Amino acid sequence: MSEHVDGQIGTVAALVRSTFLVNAVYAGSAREHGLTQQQGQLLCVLMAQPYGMSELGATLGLAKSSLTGLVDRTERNGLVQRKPDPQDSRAVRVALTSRGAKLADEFYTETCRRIEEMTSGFAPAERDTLAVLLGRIVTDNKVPTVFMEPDPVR
Amino acid sequence: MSEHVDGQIGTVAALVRSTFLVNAVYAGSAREHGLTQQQGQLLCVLMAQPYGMSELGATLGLAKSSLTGLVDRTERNGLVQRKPDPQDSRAVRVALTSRGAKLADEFYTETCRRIEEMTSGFAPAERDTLAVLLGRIVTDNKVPTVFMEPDPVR
DNA sequence: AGGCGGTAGTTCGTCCCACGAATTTTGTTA
DNA sequence: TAACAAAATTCGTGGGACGAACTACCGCCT
Repeated sequence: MSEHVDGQIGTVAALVRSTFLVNAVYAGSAREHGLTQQQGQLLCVLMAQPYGMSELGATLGLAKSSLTGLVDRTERNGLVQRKPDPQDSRAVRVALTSRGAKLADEFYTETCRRIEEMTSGFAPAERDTLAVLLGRIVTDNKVPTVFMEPDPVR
Repeated sequence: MSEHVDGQIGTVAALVRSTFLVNAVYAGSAREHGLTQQQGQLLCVLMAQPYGMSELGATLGLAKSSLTGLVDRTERNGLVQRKPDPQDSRAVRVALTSRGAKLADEFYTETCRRIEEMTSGFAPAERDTLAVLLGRIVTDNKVPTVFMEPDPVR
């Protein structure tokens, strides 16, 4: 709860407020692509590969029943598709349709652009420092990979 | 979109993923206090002072009609109260009830604790650096004050 | 084989959230 | 005072989240 006397914001407040900011940017970008935030997230996760419902639930932090609805709606919009799992006839593999893949790509790219723009006033070294510190928070606290790395090639 | 070769996460991904993390922590804390995330936010904003509906809408980034519902539900739970504005009989001032103030305090404190805990592996200087960088993002991008400073006394 | 416990997903009912359009009431101003 | 603007609410629609109950299937164990 420590707070310094000068005009500086505290760490906690900085985290919370930047969170709201990123959230708003993400939601705005989704909206402009005709997506809800959740649907946008779903598309981003599926960009990497198809997933089963349970895996998706774990990744997105949603209950099974919540996911059924989300996939239903996204499927109804033609962005995603349920396919039977050849190994296990109980299971389902959710994958992007071609329209979904295209939209996911556009959404992802544009969202990255906007978020990167938030640090437009930063020097490269500062951007790097920020990435390192936030990266530690993320790894220290075990966040599931909900947003792909910008350049997953390596 | 720049990505370095080593195991380091990119700035954009770091921002997005830490955002999800903070969000989850916030929502979890709210949940355990019997609140939704939105209601928790409302309480936190009102900790500082009562607000009119329009101001609240602007602060929280919500449409007027969305706010009516949120305040309705929170009022129904006895945490918040609409009082007529003495200056303007169209307007309404939303304020915490005593129960609401108590709960807001508990929620706020506990939430801060948990978020601070996310940086438990940080040296003080690192925590400070993080605060400065995120603080710049926040001020550069004009976020409304949606989460009070940890120590508003001064 | 046959049975049985666990797993994958869906359905259902409930509540919360967000929005726009239309409406009411009140203040303001020309 | 008549017109206009502002503060809220209402209403209808759709998305989102959850838990509990349910179906279908897998694998295993005897």
